[in-house]
Amino acid sequence: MSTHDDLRDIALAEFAVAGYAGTSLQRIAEIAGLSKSSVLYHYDSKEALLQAAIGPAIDRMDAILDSLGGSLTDRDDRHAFIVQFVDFLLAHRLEVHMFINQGPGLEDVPVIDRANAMVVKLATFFSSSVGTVEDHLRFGIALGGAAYVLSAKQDDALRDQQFGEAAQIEVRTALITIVTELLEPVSLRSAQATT
Amino acid sequence: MSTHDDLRDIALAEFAVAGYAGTSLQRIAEIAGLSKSSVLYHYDSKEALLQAAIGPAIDRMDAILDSLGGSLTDRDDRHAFIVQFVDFLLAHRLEVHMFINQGPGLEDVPVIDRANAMVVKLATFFSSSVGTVEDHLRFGIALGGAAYVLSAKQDDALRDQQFGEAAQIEVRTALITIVTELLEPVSLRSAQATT
DNA sequence: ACGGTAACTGACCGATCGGTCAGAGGCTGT
DNA sequence: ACAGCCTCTGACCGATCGGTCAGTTACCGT
Repeated sequence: MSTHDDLRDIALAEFAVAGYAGTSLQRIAEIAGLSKSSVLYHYDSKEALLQAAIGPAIDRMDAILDSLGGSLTDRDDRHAFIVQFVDFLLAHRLEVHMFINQGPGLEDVPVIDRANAMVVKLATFFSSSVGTVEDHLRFGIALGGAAYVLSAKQDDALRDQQFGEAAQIEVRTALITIVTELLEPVSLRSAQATT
Repeated sequence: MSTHDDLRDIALAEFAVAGYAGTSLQRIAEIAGLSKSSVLYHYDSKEALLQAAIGPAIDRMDAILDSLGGSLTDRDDRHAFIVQFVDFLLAHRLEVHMFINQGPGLEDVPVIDRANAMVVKLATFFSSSVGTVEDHLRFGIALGGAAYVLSAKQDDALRDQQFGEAAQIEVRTALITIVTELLEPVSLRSAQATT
């Protein structure tokens, strides 16, 4: 992999764990084995590094949302979208974790505005106008919860590299189950026993 | 409220939205209408401010966990605990959001170590030794998702102050429903239709 | 062999960081 | 009136921040 891409990956990992403000160019340079000047040779600024780190993820989510027509009332369409959504989360867990948790507070950064707009757009697919409070909460928990648990499992995942592939499939399957359960609208939900 | 408490509340709000590293003492001082020196008069250091901000929440969660015996196999015990858990989240959403998302990356800070230890302790109550991957994910999503959605709804909550009390009850009820659904162990779950 | 370019570096800049310190102002009990 | 304490402040400190710039390598096609 090129130095350029290395820096982007390192920056993304550090931004996700230590925060954008909490990550210095010096630290990124040290991890990459370069000087701070070299980092600024490959990217014009720290903000450009942020854009390179999370931009592709936003592009992909935008593409997924654009490929969809209106709202997801059909059950099969919904399931297909949830699969796409989970795969997106698995592929871009660090990016999602980043702009979910640091989106507010990083205003005036163009790429962050795009990310926030994308989240809003995403939310409308699930809880369009008629959404109840509970439906709003369900969507938020699915999004924020999945982003959290996938970035928190990062350490475990690296440690359990030997199980890599099998474990990844298991996580994916479980995630689809849980997210489907969470996002299933009340109208499609079977009657529950009162507690 | 005293200046001392004001500073703690301001710091907590800023830490939660901008991150610990991203919040300067200067900014806290400006919001409080004081000088930076005054902030350091009330608290010995920035770290002391962090401890004052999230310490009480950790104490409360520790107390809740200590009041429980072993694992939560009984259904009623489980429900009672979930209610306590949700009320804890509602009362301390900013603190939880903080050490959920900034816990890693803020190592070597004593109060953060306590917070991380508490989260681990909390996790054992739900997915003790035999926990499947899906159960681990369910717990993580419930915790991280609830923390996210409650801190994200902060703006809305302030804007909808007129509905304050009624909306709060609705959120609490919905949260209990969702968290219960998420944390219900497989053994107690009714059969699901295969998708 | 030589010119150009991509990759990289150390020195340096102003700004801001967390933190120290001596002291000013006000309020209290004696 | 005085002493003591609580609150607060500006000046200052070394360190680090993001970023600029001139210059050094190494490799390339000609």
